[in-house]
Amino acid sequence: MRSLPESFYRGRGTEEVARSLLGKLLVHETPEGLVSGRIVETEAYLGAVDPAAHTYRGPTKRNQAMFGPPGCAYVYISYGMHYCFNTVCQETGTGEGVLIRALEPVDGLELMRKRRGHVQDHNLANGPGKLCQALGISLDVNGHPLQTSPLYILDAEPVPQVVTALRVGIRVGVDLPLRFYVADSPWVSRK
DNA sequence: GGTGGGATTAGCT
DNA sequence: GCTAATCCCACCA
Repeated sequence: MRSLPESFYRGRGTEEVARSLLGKLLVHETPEGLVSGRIVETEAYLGAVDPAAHTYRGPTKRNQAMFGPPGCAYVYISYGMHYCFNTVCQETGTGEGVLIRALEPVDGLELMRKRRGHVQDHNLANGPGKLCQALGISLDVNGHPLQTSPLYILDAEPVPQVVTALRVGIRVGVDLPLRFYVADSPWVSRK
């Protein structure tokens, strides 16, 4: 398997990228060990035309990574205490991206359990804040290109069936069907 | 099984 | 000051 090239993230709609990311393997190599998970839930954020996107009102210090080149990470602090992980999409400067909402744990289960405080396995990475904690993702990988160590996304077979739904946890733009998840996956909590 | 409130930081009005 | 792309725990059923 190889990591997804920069071209995976542009040249087609961000919704299509979000859909295609389902089934891929997100890998983080940390000093404590390697952890990875299969992406089972994503959301697209469409920049200047999407009132729910951080980038809707233009660049700020926090969201500058989202205006960077495609195929890079955008990490931000949510509610003051959780990290959320996104992949930047489209050409540099467009401010579009995909939020990774849930993973199916694959490698490094013990390390994930240790980081997550020994919760039930289905709660290890079934939310955007949880998966960052499980994988050890923090602001130090903000802007990191997702083709190289320590953080990258490996290609994998597309999932057979994708469910399209409304986005979660936002106040504006709630009517846009920009959330995608793997049908019948036990690792997706919000259906 | 479901619900309500608190934690805690950055950005915006 | 208030709100936010959240999570967890206490509490009720």
